[in-house]
Amino acid sequence: MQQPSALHRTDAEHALAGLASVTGLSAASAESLRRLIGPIERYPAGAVLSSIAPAPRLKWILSGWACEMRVLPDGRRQIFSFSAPGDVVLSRPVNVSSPCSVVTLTSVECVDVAQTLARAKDADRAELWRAMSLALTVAEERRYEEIIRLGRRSAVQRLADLLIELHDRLDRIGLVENGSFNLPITQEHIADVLGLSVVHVNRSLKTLRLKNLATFRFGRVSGIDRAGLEKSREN
Amino acid sequence: MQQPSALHRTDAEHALAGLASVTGLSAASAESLRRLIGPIERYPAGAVLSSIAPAPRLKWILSGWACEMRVLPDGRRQIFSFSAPGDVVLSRPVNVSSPCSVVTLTSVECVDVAQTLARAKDADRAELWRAMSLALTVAEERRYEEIIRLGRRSAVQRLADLLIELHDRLDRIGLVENGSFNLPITQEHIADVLGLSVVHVNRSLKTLRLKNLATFRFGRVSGIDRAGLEKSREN
DNA sequence: CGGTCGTTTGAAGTGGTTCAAGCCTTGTGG
DNA sequence: CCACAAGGCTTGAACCACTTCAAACGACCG
Repeated sequence: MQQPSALHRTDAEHALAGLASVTGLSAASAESLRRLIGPIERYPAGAVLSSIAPAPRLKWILSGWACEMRVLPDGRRQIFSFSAPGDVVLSRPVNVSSPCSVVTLTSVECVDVAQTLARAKDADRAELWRAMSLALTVAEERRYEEIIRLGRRSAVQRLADLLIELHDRLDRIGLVENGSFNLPITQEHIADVLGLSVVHVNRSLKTLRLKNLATFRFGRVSGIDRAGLEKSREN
Repeated sequence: MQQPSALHRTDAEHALAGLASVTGLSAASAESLRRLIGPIERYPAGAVLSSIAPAPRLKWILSGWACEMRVLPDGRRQIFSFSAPGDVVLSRPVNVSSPCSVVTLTSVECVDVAQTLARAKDADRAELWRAMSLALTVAEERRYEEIIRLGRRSAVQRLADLLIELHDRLDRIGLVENGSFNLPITQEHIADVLGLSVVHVNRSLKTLRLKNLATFRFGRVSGIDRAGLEKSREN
């Protein structure tokens, strides 16, 4: 039986693999990071990761999913990105002018980067800090792809693009099996990230399903045909 | 008669005012920066600001306009942002995987930030470097607004939002006079930043013009009704 | 076993695209 | 100084992608 306060071993391994593959972290540094992990912050689904300090804080996600989003005056939402294990997110103090909030989609385990690295040996600290910053930069550069997605692609193309992105990210951290992976979100979340209505997301998913390119159902994507998706992303 | 190699005095003043107002640069630091400016890099309209070094370089724009953009495989463009005097842009080495290139829209005068600050006194350098980095961060955070624009707003709302953004940015650097400012771009550029067709941009501009909210013609925006634009941005 | 939330489908409406043509403005050369 | 070309702006008409509204169905949860 798992102890409630112990981190599930495999969770941290996925996160470590992801950070290492994105940032080129050396095996030695990854190993020291694994031993440094803690204290683990746990959030339930639907929680806001907000920095209590006036300055933003970096958080490294060990398990679970989160998203960056903003609620508009009229109650609609725009989701900016999804964050998975191994990703670094910028948790900001809550205030009106904040560009976005980080909200958990499932229960989430993460660590505060500054706090964790503070206990590292000097030799490790610089390298680990570099890796964490780079991971954040990589996530930020995905925003260019997202703007192209919203500005220049049709509904089916946006969906194909999103599924490819998520597939590749999760594949890198070993969370894809046989072209299937868990994606614990609803069609409404997909609508909010792609700037579409839920109804149309549903219809576009059906299109992909009928073409045997991918199936999304009940929080799981299966039957991914990556090459086929790439084709229908472009036209 | 103006010497070809001399910087037009007022240009640098606008850029300095912009940097100071965005980053809270002290008057003393702004003054030292003004004396440090140089050597000035000049680009004709349509040039690509690419870093020769393998690493990206920060450039500080003194005069002229540029944009961050990417050309898609099918030849269409997505423009990510417009950059005006006082803005800091990240000039990247040209290669396939680069998220975007910086392209000039007019002739542009700028300086390399690292090169310019290298000649600063130690006391100034840290403060000036902080300001330049902050200016870049502010520009990057505008991307959240842009995603909302593309994901959740109609054509007229996008246009209103864009005009408000540009008005406020140019107002801060003293380039707005009587609700008018120069915007040396074509309707096609507007289409490419808003993810619309040129034809529809034209019709939406007409809508704003008929409502007396703003007029864009031949590279100049006039008759801005900021409050009115803000209303039509939201519904 | 009923309630709630998510998914699916249909039908009607609308906002934006595309294609095509004409016009206006600016720059160039005779 | 005028003629002409080229690029940008403007408008109309037809088409299509996506939205909205409405209703039914399915899965999961107490």
